[in-house]
Amino acid sequence: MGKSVFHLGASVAKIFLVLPHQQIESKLQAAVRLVLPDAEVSAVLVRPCDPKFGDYQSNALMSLAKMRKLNPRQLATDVLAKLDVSEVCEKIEIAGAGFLNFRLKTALLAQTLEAAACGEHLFFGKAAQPRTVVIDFSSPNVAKPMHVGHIRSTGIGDALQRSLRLLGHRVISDNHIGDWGTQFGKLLLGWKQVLDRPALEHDAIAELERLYKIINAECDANPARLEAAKSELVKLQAGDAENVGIWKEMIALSQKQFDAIYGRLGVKFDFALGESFYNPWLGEVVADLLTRGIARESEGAVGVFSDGSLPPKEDPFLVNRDGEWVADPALVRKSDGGFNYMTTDLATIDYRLKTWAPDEIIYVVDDRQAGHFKKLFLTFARWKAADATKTKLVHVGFGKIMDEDGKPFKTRSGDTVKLGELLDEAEERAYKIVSEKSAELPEAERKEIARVIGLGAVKYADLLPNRQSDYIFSWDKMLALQGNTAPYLVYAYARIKSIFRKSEAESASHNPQSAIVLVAPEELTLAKHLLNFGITLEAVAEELRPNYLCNYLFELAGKFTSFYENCPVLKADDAATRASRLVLCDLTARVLKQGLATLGIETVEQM
RNA sequence: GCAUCCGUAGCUCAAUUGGAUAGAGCGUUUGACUUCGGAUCAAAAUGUUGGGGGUUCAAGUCCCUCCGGAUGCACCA
Repeated sequence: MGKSVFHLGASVAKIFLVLPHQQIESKLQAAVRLVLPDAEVSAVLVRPCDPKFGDYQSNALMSLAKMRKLNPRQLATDVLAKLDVSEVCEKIEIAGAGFLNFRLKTALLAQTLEAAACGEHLFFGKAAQPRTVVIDFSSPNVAKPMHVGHIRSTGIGDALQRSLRLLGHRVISDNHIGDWGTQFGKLLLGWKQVLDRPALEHDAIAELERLYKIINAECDANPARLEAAKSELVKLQAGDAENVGIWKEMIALSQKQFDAIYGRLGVKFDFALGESFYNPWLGEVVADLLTRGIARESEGAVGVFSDGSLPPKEDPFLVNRDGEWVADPALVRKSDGGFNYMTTDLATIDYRLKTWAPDEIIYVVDDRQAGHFKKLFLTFARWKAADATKTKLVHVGFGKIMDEDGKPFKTRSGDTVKLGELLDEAEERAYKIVSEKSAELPEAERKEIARVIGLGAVKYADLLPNRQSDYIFSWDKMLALQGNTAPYLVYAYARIKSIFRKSEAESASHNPQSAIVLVAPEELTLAKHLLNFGITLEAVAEELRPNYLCNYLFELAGKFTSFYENCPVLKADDAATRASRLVLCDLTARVLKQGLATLGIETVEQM
């Protein structure tokens, strides 16, 4: 768990080179095994810690001691007797109730940075045991504009797929597009009766949205219209040529919109298998569930009911009404014969398992659907018990976006904010700021900087808060140049780049082979923080929380700034110091760029 | 009604999931420009982690309870 190693290409004799904390960790685990042969050492980890205690600490011995009723400090002493990390660390301290504090040797720190400077690694390694992970995210609906609600799923999902890929996992990203369902009855009716062709050609999504709103309102008021819409849907589902043709055209028009937005956001999917893809299997799924007695008929519909294996409080198939626990089934077939999204989702899991045999499927979907996923996962486990043990199903939920009054984020007129328009506004606002601060740059360059900063600001603001909580959308905060924002981080990067421009102008370009000399406290602090990039990436991949990376990068920028203020680079006292500091600058820039890229955020060389 | 999630500095949020003295940014106050990008930096003040109880070497984190908020509860997804 959390272990990773570097692959050094053709080098056979020395296949693995581990980062200092990994060496400490593996030697510590070996020492624990010597003292407690039957101990489970996978939880024996070291973590970066408060510098007043050391560079890394382990608190694992305290819980081991507790389980065995040993004196934790005595256990620590015994383990230390078997532990030799003298190549990596200064003397290890036992502190507090039984913490182990490790302090890195400066020479080893410098060596690690030198290897990074020569391109051997960038402070992270490929996972020792790569996992196959399906990530399901974004999932927009056909015939509807993408809106703010899609930012979170798309941004978090993309950051997760990038993080997992960087660590060497096999990722299959799949956009489960909403291209099937009851809304198409209304859309088809609208298309046939009130379609405005020129409007469709001008702005297809807006026209489709208009159709839907008209028919939807009519259906609410008039049952006959609702029947008409339903019959269009039945015809579509029966394969009626005209309706299928219209449906396909609606999908194609929507796909153009999706492609445009994903292009701007730089988000790519390996697959976009929409709901309709699973249509052929839905009947079989329900039949199989019925045969196995997992689902049964009720009030004309077919649903999965509680099997009584969980206490009522924890059973998602039960709900308490007026003090009594009553059934709250997961419907897999409606009384009119149509299928529900539960059915599609079951077929989807089944398909993914058969096709990719993933270790894990991750759904990046709004927290409001937590109940649905609970039912889905439990139903699947009952349906395909053997498969379910091989694949972990995870719902990565997230909160809502609120406005500055704490209400759901809407336009002034109360409509949902369209994603395309939001991105336009981000770029416009960024352009205004860039033009104000850097009027001397040519317009095309200011536009490009504004694009990177504007989109980056929106993405970063979305990734920074802990994903489970709601967050408040604020243009001023996300676009601010001070504070934990994308513009600040990109600025930090650009500032480093300017040092290199200047250095080259002085025809004294930087040599990555230079020896690293770490003397000033700011140099040491920065160097140690660089080493923690990989630990952070692993934490992101493990906990599925990109905000860890945001905070790491912000701290990196802060530690760099403090170095920059206190340690002259180009004006260093001697050539060796100057060369060493240039390497530190270069490594910081590379980690910043790689880190931001992992969040799906671009950088600019100048701003 | 029941369930789930949440409540942390004036504001917006962290806290690597049970670790040491709860941290940032904004805002406020004060200071630093002939010095590598001032779109910057440094320093200061700010807390009964909603209240109460419990579990243990250790609780913002786990358990119970109360208060407050959000969300979800049969044929939409």
